[in-house]
Amino acid sequence: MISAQQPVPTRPTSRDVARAAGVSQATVSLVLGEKWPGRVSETTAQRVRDRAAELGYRPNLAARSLRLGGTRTALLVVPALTNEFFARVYTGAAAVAAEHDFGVVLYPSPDGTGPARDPFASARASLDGVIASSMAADALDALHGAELPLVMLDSDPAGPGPAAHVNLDIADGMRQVTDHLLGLGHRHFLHLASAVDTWTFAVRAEALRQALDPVPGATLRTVRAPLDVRAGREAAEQALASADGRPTALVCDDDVLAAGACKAARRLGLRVPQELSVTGFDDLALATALEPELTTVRLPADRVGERGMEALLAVLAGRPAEQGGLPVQLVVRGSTAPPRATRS
Amino acid sequence: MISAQQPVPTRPTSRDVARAAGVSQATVSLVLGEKWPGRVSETTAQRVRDRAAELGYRPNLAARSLRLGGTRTALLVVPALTNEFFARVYTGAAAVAAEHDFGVVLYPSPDGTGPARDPFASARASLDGVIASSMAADALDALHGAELPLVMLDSDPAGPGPAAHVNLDIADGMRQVTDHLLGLGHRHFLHLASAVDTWTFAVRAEALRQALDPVPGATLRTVRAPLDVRAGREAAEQALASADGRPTALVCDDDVLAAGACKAARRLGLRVPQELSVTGFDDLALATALEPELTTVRLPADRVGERGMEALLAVLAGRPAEQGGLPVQLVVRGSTAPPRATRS
DNA sequence: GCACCGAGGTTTTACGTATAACGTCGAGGG
DNA sequence: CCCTCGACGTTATACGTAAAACCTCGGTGC
Repeated sequence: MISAQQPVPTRPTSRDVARAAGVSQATVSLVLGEKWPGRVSETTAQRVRDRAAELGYRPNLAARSLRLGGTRTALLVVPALTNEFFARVYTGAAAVAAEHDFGVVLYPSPDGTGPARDPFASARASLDGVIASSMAADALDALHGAELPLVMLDSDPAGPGPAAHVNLDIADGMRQVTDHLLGLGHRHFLHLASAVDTWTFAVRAEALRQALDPVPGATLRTVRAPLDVRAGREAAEQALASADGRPTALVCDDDVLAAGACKAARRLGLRVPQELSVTGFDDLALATALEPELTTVRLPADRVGERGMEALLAVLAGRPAEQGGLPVQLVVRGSTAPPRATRS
Repeated sequence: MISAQQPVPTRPTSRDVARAAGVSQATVSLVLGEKWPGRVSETTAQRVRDRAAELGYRPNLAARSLRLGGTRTALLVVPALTNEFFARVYTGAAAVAAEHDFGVVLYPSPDGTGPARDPFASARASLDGVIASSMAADALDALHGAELPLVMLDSDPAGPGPAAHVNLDIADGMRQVTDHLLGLGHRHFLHLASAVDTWTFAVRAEALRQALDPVPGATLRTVRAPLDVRAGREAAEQALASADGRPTALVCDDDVLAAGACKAARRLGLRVPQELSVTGFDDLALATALEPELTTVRLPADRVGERGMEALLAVLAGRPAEQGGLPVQLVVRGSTAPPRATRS
């Protein structure tokens, strides 16, 4: 018995298209590549295109990458998928990438638990470059090791390794927060800071300190917490419960911590904003889901992604990447108000 | 002047390793492939491995894919990155994938705005299969067109096209919700439903209807809203404001809508849960960020991802995929309570 | 009449890998 | 002593594409 011929539905190649159109494979490549206008007569070109469409031809990306030595693919390394900020960064990066026929693949840095896998193995595609958040700390070593063009987001411009940087003007954001709160009359501050130790948070702390330093009578305490609601609540609850020098303004490193802080306040019977003003950072959807809605700093996440991709493309083309921080904007909502009364 | 030789840092190939180790390229492949134990003597193998490590050799994935005709890469199509549920699906899928030396690449279906780009072009890698959420509606056509193994998540098992299905026992979840609320004494329900028209939401509506149908005196109204906090608030506010037959229980299709509903209640002066019980679906982080915390249905998102990847691997291996819905679990928190008083 | 040219193809090659097919050599059995 | 065989490598090839290099041929300038 003759073994049945497997009807394996293998995808058509450029050679199949060539055969169908009665031309050579090279001609197909010439036509579909669209890089050599006038190289092939329009009638032949049209015939090739028709046959390609009929057969449902799609170029084999692996073969193309192998030939071209590049993949037109960038890896975006983010600290966590859940993070809405980075979802918007991705959107911006993908938009710019698409304009240049690039793709963007995500690598969510694993969250502590489990072994930190190799971002490149995971991405599966050979990559042309990497855009990485400084918050994805565990993946950073591997990134510097690989000799790929690297763009760092929101990280210390003086950091190690050669890399382009795209930064937000975080310090200015914190200044806007303090200006707002000081203007309302607040003098006693609690800083609910991130326990994650990265540049972007260090800048917040420094800016806050510098803003309050020259203000007579101003006080500042700091507590740190991991970046989730529960941890934020616990840290804030503990800090606020200690009666000594109760602050009137609680400045949080991001909206998630602020959400935790609001819960803490409620549990302690402190009304926001009457007895405690709370501010966040990021302007996530969460900020308007809370009651009262959160006064926070809006970060242009999509612009970060756009600039990141632009910087990567610049590096790949051997051009210098654009410098300069991206502006941020305080959004005043219901979680801040003048302090009810000055204390003794 | 002679043009300076470009010191292009081209990555080492298996041939470079071979040269360094004094063997042929084939031997390098044999050693590093680890598929032919005993094929190469241990001393030679060790020498090859040492040189490979020194040179920092990494196999070119494009070449490997071209040779092997597969990429060991799956595409996970999700409706939106921000969605925490799908972030956990990804985690589960990636974990199972890693065990089988597979990678997972994400394609966030663009959110209406902008042209729906081609998921495959975007992914950039040739793909071996696709796992797709039914909520990523705009990408589905392209998926069925491509002749790739397809696993659908939370979609109609009787849907079009050949595909394996991984479903949650949504109907049972909704039954648990209604049992809970009926047990508390509620009889007048408002269903805040998703305006997105997919199987998973249709099942919720149907299960809710079936559960209330046999209950004497039970009433059910339905309003629909897009899946974001603001839309949920607006829809709920409008529905609750109309005085006629005010419900005591508000059943929401997911936690995000529930968050909107809570805001609506607050603005209308209805206290949750005393005057209005609210339930969600998904058990997102948001559920415990709200005050009171949300009674909701916990969905095993990571299991969905795991089963999805397992199903895809099964299909690729020609095995049948495991059937059966995944169990879900009601989590009772502070947003539900007995209705204050029965009405006329 | 012939060298030249451009238009419109074709042939050929290279990308880096995995593996089938093929040596080669020393040991061992008859 | 010859044949076989296993152990250990090597050579050759194919994957699908892009593009450089190369043909072919009719028209053109002189």
